[in-house]
Amino acid sequence: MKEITRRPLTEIPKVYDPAAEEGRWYDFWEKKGFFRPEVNPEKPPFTIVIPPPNITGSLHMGHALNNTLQDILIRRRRMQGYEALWLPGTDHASIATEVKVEEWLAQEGTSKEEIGREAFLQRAWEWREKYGSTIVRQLKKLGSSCDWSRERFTLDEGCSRAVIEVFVRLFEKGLIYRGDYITNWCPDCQTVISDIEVEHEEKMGHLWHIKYPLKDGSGHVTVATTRPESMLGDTSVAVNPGDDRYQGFIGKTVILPIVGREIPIIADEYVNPAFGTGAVKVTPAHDPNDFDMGERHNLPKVVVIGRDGRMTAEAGRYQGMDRFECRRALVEDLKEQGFLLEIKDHTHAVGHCYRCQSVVEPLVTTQWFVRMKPLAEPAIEAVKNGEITFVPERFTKVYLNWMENIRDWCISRQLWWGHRIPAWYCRKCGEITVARQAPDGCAICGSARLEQDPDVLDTWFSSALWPFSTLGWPEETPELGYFFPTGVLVTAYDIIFFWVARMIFSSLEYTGKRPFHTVLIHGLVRAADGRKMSKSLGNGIDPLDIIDQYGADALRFSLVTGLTPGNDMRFYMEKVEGARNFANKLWNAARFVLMNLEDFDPDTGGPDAAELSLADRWIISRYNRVIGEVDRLIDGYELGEAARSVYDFLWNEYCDWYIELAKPRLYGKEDPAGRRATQATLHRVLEGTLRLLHPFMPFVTEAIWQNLPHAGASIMVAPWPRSSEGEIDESAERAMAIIIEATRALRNLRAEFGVAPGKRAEATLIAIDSEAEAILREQAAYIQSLTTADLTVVPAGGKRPAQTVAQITSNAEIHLSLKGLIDLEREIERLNKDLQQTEAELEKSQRKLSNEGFLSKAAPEIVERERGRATELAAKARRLQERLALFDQMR
RNA sequence: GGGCGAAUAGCUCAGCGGGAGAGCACCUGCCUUACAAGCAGGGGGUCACAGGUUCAAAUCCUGUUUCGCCCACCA
Repeated sequence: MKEITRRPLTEIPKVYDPAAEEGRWYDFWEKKGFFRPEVNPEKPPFTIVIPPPNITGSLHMGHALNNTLQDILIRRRRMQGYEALWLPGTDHASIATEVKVEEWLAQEGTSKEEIGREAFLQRAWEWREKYGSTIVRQLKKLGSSCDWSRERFTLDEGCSRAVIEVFVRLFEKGLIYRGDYITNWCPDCQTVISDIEVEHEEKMGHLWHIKYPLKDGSGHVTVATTRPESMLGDTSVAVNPGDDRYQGFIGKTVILPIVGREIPIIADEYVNPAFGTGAVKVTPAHDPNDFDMGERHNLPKVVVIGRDGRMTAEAGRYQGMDRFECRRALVEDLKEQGFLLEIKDHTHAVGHCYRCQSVVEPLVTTQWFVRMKPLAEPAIEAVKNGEITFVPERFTKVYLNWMENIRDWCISRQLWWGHRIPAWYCRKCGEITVARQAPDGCAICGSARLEQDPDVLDTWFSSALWPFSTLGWPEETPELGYFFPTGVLVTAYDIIFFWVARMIFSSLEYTGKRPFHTVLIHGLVRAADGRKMSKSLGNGIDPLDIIDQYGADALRFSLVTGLTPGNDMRFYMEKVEGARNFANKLWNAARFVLMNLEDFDPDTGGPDAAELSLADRWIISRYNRVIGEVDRLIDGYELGEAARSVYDFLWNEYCDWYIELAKPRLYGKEDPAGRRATQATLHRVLEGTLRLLHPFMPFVTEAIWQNLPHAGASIMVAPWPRSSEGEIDESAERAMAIIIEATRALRNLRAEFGVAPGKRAEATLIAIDSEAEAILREQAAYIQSLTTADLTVVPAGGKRPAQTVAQITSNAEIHLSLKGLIDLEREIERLNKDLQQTEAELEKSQRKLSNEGFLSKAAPEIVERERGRATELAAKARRLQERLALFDQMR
């Protein structure tokens, strides 16, 4: 079906206006249903699941980059004939949202504690209704071709069902357990967080040396600590069993200063004799290592710091103090009472909450954990054996290193917004029931007094299931069967552990399949000065502002050009301007083509091959090469290079040369068949290049495409271009190289010798051989039109004109007539400079060719090329010398 | 303490075994009937440093320096 909706030329503005085009094309695509693939066994599927943005978020540059990359991949696959599903959705973002809702309540003068769990959740859902889709609307402005009819939410019914299913299965398999362990407690968020949610920051601190007197009065041991306040909870002092200094101390008792508690000196291999004093105070309730030592030696746990970060009753007179306040007070007291021996500067890593940046407090709490070792093994294997590939490859190591050293995952959170843990406790007998649905009674004692665990699951527990929970798992839906496993997962390197790793082991465990075959990792978008864009620095640039001002295409293009997978990039306005200019360039090239296509009907069949001009054949050849190039680059995920490749072709070849060369043929009246052949080529190459560019710049390409004669409803469902080997024309490319070189040489002479642009010049081209002569002669009209000159082509060895300045190219001498205006000295200088350069290069080349090793070991085609090059350079040098000799005589 | 990345033109970055590239900026000339968000021409680089491998190194190897990142329970 052919559909032509061409606009009159007068309605096409000279400057491309993205604001006028983008919105309506997006609506058009959406209405036509182009974003919605079907389960169609006749066609191959290609699936990408979006990294679900938080409902609390709004689109930032990181999202813009991430989604641009996904859109490029998905649009190309769709054009290639895949059933391309880009599955969108959002994440409930447990802590982040809970904080937002609490703020909201605070504004109303109330709190979550006051209104209670149920009311709080209702408010949270309200909040989500109100703000949760902000980011979705913004993604549409970017051009994201997501299937919105399948939009999911990590807390929706289906995803929740998957979460419960997984929890129950893991529990039944013994891979989920509950227990009291030392965990990372955030006193501000009032919840435990997992190990990877703790950010370590090297900080300058102190190492306090404190004297612990022996009970028997025979002396003391000195311990070193970075957190003196924790000593209030000490229940032992440990030394290394092999440490000679302390042999006599092991088994003795010391008296804890200030507190007065009697605690034993124990021996434990963990203690490093070389660090500090070689004696460690042991606080099992407030330090992970001490906790382990406590377990080994059966030490009591004395909790001195509470969940609010304040000292407990166990802290005696420090009770109620903030932990840092207590530190100051305690140090003072120790000093006063003579227990403080020394304070040394010491840098150490302090853990901070990734959400609120508070210093994390290690506390013993009751939590749920996932036993990781058994899950990690297949996840390691799948990456090692190449089932899942990271791009760039170096992230494989990062992933494996983490997986191989993985520790159990703390999944419970002391929050309300999220998936509530499906565990019920019997108030009567204490039995724990884990079930898909609330049980009627206790399985052991039959009591109906059951209480569900108040905690919710880590947000990442549900995102880990995203690639299959969104397709209906645990149900064996047709969608799951068809679209899963997915293809490429596109994400930034900072969530490899949080998300990618967890999707991999989850998918392997529950579906038995890999979640995706490729993980495309990109970097962070930084500010122009290289710093991270952040709210606190106030240096963030809103992608929507850029879209409003320059268009989504310009934003997308500037994010993708110059991008190397895995590397950070800088965002600066000059780049956006460049991309905007490119869109405009394209727009105007299209305007030119349209202006010259008014009497052209693409349906009357392609032009006869014989009617194609050199320029036609050349641009068709180049076009086919570029298709191959772009395919190769996209297949290798080098999207930045692919974009550059189209850019260069369109601007530097199609616009700069082909359009210019097409003009004489289009304007000429004497060759209607030739004119038609050029019209056809102009149209065909532009139309095809638009399709190549469409994944990168969807809007402008559609806007233009709809104005061109076209078949089909939209460029986004038009077929992806295919490279045709048969149309690659080496001889046309060689000939064009000669034309281009000659044209440049002549333009250069004109510019350098100040021949006014409008003025008709006279030029003589002396070919180096008969082949070059033929080409120059045939194409003389082109060169004339490109240089505003009258040309005479002279065969090799022909007579040189007098009174000219010249440039020697590899295939010709280009003479510009100056008739007595020549500055002899200046010309000699110019030629000499060229000769010097040529000779230097020639010498280099000859040195290579006289190298026995080069001749015998280098690839034959390399040697051949070098020979050709040397011959060319020698000829050029000889001609330059002749020319110089001539001027010398004239002097 | 381990690991990774970056270092190439004034700036931002490609290139990653065979002739140093792009965009922006800069200089010169042009409102040439697609585009001044443009056209034509031009200048500009011991590819961080030191060794090594190779016929051949910006590119591979080793080390060094500077910057950045990630991981790690020595108090």
